[in-house]
Amino acid sequence: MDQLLSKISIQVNANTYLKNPETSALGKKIITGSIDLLDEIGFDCFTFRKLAAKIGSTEASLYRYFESKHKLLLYLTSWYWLWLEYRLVFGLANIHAAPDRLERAIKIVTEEIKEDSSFSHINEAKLNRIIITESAKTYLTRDVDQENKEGVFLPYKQLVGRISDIILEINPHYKYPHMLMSTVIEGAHHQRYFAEHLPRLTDILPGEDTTVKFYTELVFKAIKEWK
Amino acid sequence: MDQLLSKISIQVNANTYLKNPETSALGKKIITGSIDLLDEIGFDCFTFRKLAAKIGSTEASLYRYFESKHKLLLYLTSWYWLWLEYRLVFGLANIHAAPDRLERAIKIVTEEIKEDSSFSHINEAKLNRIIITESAKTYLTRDVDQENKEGVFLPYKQLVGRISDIILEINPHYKYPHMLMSTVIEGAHHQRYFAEHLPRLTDILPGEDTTVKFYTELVFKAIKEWK
DNA sequence: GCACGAATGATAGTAATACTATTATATTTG
DNA sequence: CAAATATAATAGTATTACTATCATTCGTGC
Repeated sequence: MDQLLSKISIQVNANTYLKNPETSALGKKIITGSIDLLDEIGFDCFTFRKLAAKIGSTEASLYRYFESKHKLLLYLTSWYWLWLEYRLVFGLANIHAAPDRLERAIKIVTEEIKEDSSFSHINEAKLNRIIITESAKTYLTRDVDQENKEGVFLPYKQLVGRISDIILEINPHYKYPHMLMSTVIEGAHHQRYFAEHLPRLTDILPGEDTTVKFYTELVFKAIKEWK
Repeated sequence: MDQLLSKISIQVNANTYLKNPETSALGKKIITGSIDLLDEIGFDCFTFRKLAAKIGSTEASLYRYFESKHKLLLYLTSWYWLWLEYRLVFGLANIHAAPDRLERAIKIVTEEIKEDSSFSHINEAKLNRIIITESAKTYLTRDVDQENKEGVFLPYKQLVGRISDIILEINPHYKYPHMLMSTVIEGAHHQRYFAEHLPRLTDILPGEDTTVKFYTELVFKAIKEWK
């Protein structure tokens, strides 16, 4: 990506952190270190003690940035959704035909992220894998409602909203654009996870990106007007 | 349901438990008690200590039935999938037209369970709510592959397989029946959760069952042949 | 070059969790 | 009624998820 882009930073909702990790060297080490560690051992085995050891800091220091490992995961997922939205807006710039826009949008939210962009200190390929496995754990908790009030899920809702709008451009009578898009986004995560661990729940073929193809077809068929 | 049905019991994979909870009074109390407690406080806050207190037993006794709270959740979700499959087979008996069968199948796996059947000591309405919020946590762990080898996810795969077969009856050329059905089943859970906690991710309306309608439409449109 | 405040490190401590172990007491079964 | 088995009572351990305190280092303004 462009040099300019390394000057642009994603501003995550301040309710996810105590001290913005973007503002210090330690903060950035926490973020890159946590992405590495989460990718290695998963959220359930992840502890601040292990992270501190990995980045050569201490538990107490990490707690000055994030209230809990749950809030850190919230930060990372928020960052991810904002990053995706950014890629979406960029990827749709100057594309005018709505079906074209929709097709590109679906690709962006369902494809596997393989390349680490030079966009930031964050490794998006690793983060993508973390999101696939762990993102649902951000909202499947007792605190959803409270955290939702604090706005931490806005980036996700906004992304869904943005693509829903394209759907309504194509078919203003379609009644379930949000359901459809949240089904697609969550579904794409599940399918990639299943392909790796529970393949009998998918039909993913080696080679071409079956997930993108499947969900693209699914959406276009779903929103087509009949009769 | 019929009187006969209380004589039929669902046999869950023995790899989920140390001692079959169906075989004793305490075992049954563990199951009913854990369903109540999980429904009240959620899996993350759930502990064997709290469950023991609730049912008037001790931690050590519970550990003789289940290795961990994770295994207990596995037991409950396995039971649930087997119960759904049973309802499916029953619900499709004597229905011959494949589209009819498919429509009923989708309803069975996506509808909200509101009534506790007299089928067993298990409250299916509560269990359904638990499944919606917690079932993904059974496989989003580091141990999936090992547990998968032990066959604990077979009931889920079988259910998906069974409905996929109906899809292939209707359209033998449809390439993604498993993806479609796992997307539908997981999606229906998410949509019900979103409706309650993150409504901007859905389009669920009060009254009619939007979830069943949405996924029924989605499937029939997806598998329809074109040209 | 030094004083100041802020950030970080080092260390310790707590309550809760997820178990395991041991022994005592019921309960079932042969 | 004895033996075997299941359960209860109690205690203990390692780890987790934090909180608290104090020392040290660092950058900045003067």
